[in-house]
Amino acid sequence: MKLFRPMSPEEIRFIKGFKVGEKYMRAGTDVVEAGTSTHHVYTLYSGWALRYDTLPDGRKQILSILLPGDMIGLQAAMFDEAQHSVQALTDVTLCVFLRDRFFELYRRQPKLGYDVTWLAAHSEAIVDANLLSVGRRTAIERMAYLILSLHDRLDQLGLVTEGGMRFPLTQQQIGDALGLSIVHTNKTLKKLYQRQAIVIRDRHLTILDRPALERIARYDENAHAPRPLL
Amino acid sequence: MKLFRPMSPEEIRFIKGFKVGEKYMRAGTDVVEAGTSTHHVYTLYSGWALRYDTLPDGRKQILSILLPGDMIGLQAAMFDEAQHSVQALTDVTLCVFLRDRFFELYRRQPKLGYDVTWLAAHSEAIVDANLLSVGRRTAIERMAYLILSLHDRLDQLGLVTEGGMRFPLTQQQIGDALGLSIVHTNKTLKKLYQRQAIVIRDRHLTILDRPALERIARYDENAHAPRPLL
DNA sequence: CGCAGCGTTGATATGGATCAACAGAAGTGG
DNA sequence: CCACTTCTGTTGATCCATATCAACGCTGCG
Repeated sequence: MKLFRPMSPEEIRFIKGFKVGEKYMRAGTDVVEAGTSTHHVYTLYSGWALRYDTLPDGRKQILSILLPGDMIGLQAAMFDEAQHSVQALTDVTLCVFLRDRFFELYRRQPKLGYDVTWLAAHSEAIVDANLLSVGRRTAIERMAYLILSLHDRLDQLGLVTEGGMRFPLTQQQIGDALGLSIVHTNKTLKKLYQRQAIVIRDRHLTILDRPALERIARYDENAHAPRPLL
Repeated sequence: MKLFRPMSPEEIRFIKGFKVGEKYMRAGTDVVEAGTSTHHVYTLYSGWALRYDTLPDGRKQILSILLPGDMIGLQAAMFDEAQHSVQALTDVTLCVFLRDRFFELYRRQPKLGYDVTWLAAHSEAIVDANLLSVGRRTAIERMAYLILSLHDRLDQLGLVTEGGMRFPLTQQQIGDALGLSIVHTNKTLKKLYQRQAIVIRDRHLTILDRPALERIARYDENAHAPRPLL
């Protein structure tokens, strides 16, 4: 399956000119902070990031997990003020674009503007799926779904190897993504170990029994269209 | 706050040419069906619609509630296949656009392409908020949040009057939006009646005690104020 | 008249939260 | 080097928010 749509040399040249630099950030640092505005829009070049929001009393919900190729800060760019935060989960490399020049992209390279809309729609589809999970799946179903969906996204990026996939999430973060307490997250994970469905060791996860996971999660593996590269 | 950005006569002319018609649909009918593809993209001109997804065993989650001005079918247009369904909640009027001509809009009227991205980002922000609610708020908090957010969206559209706002959702649908059972939805609503926070009569809802609702929901616009330096 | 959809309510069951404690690993400062 | 803290994971006990079950009433409608 093709991952990125092919681009014309002109488009590639335009993107190169549009990009103002790269930024390297350490795990745990904030890329975008809710309630603030920024002059930059980013593309996640390598590493993982977390999009999350919190209630005033500190309850936290991870909205989606960002992987290489995902955009960061589009909402902040569109609405002047970020409504949620983005945090580097691992060390991270970002491609940096200037927000002020963002509209230029639509004017000069309409296809790329279209691609941005595609990415926004794709990002929403992921949140949609998470909402279905958190709203209607049980804890173990959510867990299985999370693992499968991450696995398949990473697989499309060529980031799944023999030894499985990188899995840098703490159990606290898994809980915050699934709307569960940390204790219950731990106990739910344990069930998946005991069923020999997965192994986590050394911040790496291997799926041992994919059919079992799919059954648990009610996972419909649906084809994903090739994404634009930005 | 201005609701719509001003458009040039040329843009308006373009949109009129781009639009291929209007469509009226009765409450309860499907506008978009998950797993199918369509040649149309819509704008909701009047009425309410529900975006929802289901698990194979029938559990249902409403992803967002669509109000006048919202787009319908953007994901379906971008990915060839709709990943969720959209149903008319009330009788509905749609503006119909041709999917095949969608890209033309980016080429000929980049500002409008930009606007589509804006709408997509806006739509995602709403789902984000719902996910935070369903993942981390209690039943009564979710209910209060739902009411406040709908109220404020309708207010911006000028659809809130003396008598409050139209409220065509059944309790089943409220439950499906909040990730609750119908019984618990009923009992939670009752609590809001008893606290004299709201009244629902005749498919219309009036907010009696907004501060109470805001307190319950942690509907706090300052949630993301700059935090103390440590 | 009977039926279907919607709302209501009490009784009971349970999934997951909360509380409490502990263990290992990794850093940190003396 | 050790003492100490912090972060992460683990586990058992108990509690509670919400699900499920089971009725019943109302309304509109064919």
